[in-house]
Amino acid sequence: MDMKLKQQASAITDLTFDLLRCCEAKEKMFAKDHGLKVAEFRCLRIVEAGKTYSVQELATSMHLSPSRLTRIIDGLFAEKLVDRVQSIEDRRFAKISLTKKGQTMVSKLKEEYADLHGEMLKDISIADRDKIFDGISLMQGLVSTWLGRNN
Amino acid sequence: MDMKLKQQASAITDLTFDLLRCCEAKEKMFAKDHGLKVAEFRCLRIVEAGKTYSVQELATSMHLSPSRLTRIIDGLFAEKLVDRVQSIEDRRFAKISLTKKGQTMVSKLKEEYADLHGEMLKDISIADRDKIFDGISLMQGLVSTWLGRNN
DNA sequence: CCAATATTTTTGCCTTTAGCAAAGAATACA
DNA sequence: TGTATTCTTTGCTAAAGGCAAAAATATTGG
Repeated sequence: MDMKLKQQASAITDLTFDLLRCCEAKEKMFAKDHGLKVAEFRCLRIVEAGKTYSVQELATSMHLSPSRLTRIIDGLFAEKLVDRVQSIEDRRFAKISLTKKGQTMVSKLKEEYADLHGEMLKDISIADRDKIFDGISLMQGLVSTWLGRNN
Repeated sequence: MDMKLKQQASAITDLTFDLLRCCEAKEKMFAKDHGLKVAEFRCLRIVEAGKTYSVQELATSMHLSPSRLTRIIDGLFAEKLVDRVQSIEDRRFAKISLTKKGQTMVSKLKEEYADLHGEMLKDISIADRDKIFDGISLMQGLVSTWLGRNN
């Protein structure tokens, strides 16, 4: 067997595992600091101003079940961060979109979450930042397509 | 302000966010396939055969509270995967270690989890795998020290 | 058109994950 | 000895998440 692959895979396995734990802690801190539940932060982070989404779309892109999403949206709706209207073309569908308040919140979140990462990245070279980008980009692609194949 | 940093930070923010979701889904699948709860898998993955750990040590390295760890260990203990004995030197401490059954399980888990990543990595070049390693390694270091500073 | 089928979301219920605060148990220290 | 400190556990609660059935709507074959 390919020894080199085995060894690289093992090293990458360990690293991503550690990175995952750290990033989860980071997300949790950030959400808490902004008065949001982690699930709410994660949801808000993927909805763009002006667009509308079905429950299913959100569930798929968050890798969660539709029923879970219903509950997350309930929370955001209660805080008046998103609107939820029945689609006119097909009334089975919900159309979820950001309210004005939600848009303000989301742009603040995005800004500050990027700043947080800027803070982490500010002391390393531009080249190293590119290395991070390239590495994570490659990895993200691989995991994503792997998930697609293995449901 | 440093425009380049801002832009790089923003791109890396988005990527790590996506990577996180995918890796969580991956961990969940893997744990389920092996009859483990995600928390149990995560815990088993960091204990090494022959070593002993206090509850606190495990809690710290998993970024969880001691009370949470007590429960996770309860589960592993019930399945006879770990032993839990009172330390003789200082009887406040627990000494947690893998049973024979646990050792077998852990080495199987590590092997198969690395294989899963091998599967993902097998079709890209050695150089690209190194890029992934380097990028994630850098990122992991940054997030880890950032967490250390910001509690 | 109608009955059967399929799709989308919600609801009820349950499990898993997680932390906090108090209690228990042991040690350290004044 | 008594007081404070440290480590773990327990009780309680909240958050996260899925499954299966129900509700609402659309589609389709006869």
